[in-house]
Amino acid sequence: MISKRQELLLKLIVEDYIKNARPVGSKALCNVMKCSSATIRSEMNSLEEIGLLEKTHISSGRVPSEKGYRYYVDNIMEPKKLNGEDMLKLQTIVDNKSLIVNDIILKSMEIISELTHYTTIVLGKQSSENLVQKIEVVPIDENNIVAIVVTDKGHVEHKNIYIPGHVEVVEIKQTVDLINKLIIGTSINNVSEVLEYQVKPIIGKYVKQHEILYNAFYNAFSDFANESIKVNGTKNILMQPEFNNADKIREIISKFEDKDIVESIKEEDNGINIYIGSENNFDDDVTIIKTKYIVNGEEGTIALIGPKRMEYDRVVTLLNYIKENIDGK
Amino acid sequence: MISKRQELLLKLIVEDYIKNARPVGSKALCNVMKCSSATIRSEMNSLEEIGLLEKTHISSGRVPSEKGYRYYVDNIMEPKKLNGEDMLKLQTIVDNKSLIVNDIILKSMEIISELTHYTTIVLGKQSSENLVQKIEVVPIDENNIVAIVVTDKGHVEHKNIYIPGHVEVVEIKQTVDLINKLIIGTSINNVSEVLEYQVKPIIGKYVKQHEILYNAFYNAFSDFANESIKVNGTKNILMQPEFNNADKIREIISKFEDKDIVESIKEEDNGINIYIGSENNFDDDVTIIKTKYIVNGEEGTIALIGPKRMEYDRVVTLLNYIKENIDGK
DNA sequence: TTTAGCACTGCTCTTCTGTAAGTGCTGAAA
DNA sequence: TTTCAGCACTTACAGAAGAGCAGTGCTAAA
Repeated sequence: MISKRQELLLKLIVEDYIKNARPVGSKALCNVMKCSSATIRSEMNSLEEIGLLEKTHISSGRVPSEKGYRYYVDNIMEPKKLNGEDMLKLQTIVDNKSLIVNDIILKSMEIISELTHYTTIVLGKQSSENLVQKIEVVPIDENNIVAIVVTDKGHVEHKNIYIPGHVEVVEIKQTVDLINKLIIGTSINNVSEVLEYQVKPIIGKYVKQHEILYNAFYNAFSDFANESIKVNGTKNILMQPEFNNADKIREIISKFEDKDIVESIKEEDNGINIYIGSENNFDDDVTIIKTKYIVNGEEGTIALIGPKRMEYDRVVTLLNYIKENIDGK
Repeated sequence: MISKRQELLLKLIVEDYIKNARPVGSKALCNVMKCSSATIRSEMNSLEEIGLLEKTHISSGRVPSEKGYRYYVDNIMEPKKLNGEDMLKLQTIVDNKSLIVNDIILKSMEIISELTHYTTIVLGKQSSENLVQKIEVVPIDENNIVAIVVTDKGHVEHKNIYIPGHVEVVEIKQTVDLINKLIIGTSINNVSEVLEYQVKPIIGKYVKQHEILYNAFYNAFSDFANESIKVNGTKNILMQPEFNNADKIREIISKFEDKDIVESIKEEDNGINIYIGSENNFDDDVTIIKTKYIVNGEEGTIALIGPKRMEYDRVVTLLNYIKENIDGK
């Protein structure tokens, strides 16, 4: 348990360091703390012993440790009101009727990246609850048709289907009608099952060149993974003074370019969660704040990546704002 | 005009520097040049006077100048045969029947980025020659429908349309039928014109709630820019030793994140063109090799960005291979 | 025209030095 | 018991000085 004064000291150090990125010395805090630098030094010492503060070298000022940030986030930080400018920029996106929710999320996170100078990530994944609403087919030429699948939530997928050999347009139409009849209402990842166990057994009755057509459609519809990754403002986090060396920057860039690593940022929990340094699996030198969303048949994660020295209160408020505004839709 | 021996010297220096990224000294070339280092030094001096070589400081070895690379590329470099491994990896992509050409281009450039450790870019733009083949509409709920446009080349675009107030499904269907009748065969960037001058005047006759519907469709179809940008392997170029400082890396990353700058890489010429250092507008420290392609109603640029110290012959061969394989499709 | 030999130059790495910022400790005052 | 002025001490950082190295230009002889 730490004293009120120690808590104040920790708060001041964390906030000073977040702002200036330089170890905080005892003298700088005399005025606010209303005591001499020696007293502050001795308090700093206590906080260091508990593990909330660190030194960069034996005679340096203090820097919050991971545990220090954690304590700050859990016990000291106060919810911040959204500032006017942030609010304004986000509201124009959030209230835009002609954007689908999905685009609202993407755009908002773009804006947040600009506002905060951190990196933002949106991981989207079509939910397994999405149901097929309709399949449309448009012939392009002799051997190619475009198949389009629309789900009940308004997602659209399309695939080019290559059909070897000559097939009558009527045949294609019959196939599509048949598929449509059997497949509407199927969840998106059961499509290939329905094709195999319901369409395949009877397609021979209605369609002459059923083998070619069945195979073509089966291939086209067999994968609807449709995972999306959007990373905004990679450069932002690299501009931070803690990433002031070429190799560290390269390391981070490489991680952002690795799909698997970025995908692993996915959050399973519904709250707004903060992972400081080694608490996240991405990089020990960053903090990730993220939350899961489920919206309109799409389930995903919005995340924000910055230095551990992050404006925690502001970021949490911003993410909260987005979350509140999309969860209702 | 430079002598045969000078040309050989330049060739050796360029190729050595491309390989090792270190200024080339006179001693290192004695064996191949079959003369003493003093002779080589005097020849180097001549080449420096013409501006084909440079020193990094007064007593350093020589480095090719931009003009030196240019001379190498124009007069010395010989076409390289595709090596077995490169060939193999590309062929599996290029020959894959079930990929549409567009995906072949994207995939190939991804592979090339990995093979060469440079950065590749694909800029695509739907050609103005693309004609509307069909418009489909799928209702989602009371106030939302999905409109899908398919072009004669098999491109698919879709938009969510928000319809304020209550509108009968029949009305929507009539509108779509009307639009379909008038719009098929229109080039993609004339769609809004056709809507305004042909659909608008007569829609009132057939559709009751024509104002709401017309506006909704007009908004949805007014922009089909559909430009695509794909950047592969940003990290690759940053790993090169010439980009060994944080600020230079940040500069390059920022450029890659700026859509306008990346778009300006677009190439108008049909050949495979090489822009060394200040010859390109992207960054004086890189070389860009690029070419325009027109394929299947899409027109675009494939580009490769690396250090000026680039394996020119290999890259040209690789791009050539891609170009030859997509141009026929 | 070529080349051995030599003086010279600038880069790089290490060592050293002074300065600034900040600490811990001590003993006295409150 | 807490606070604090004063002091010795530590480290980072920047600049200067020196040694070693790689490579050059020039000269005079072959």
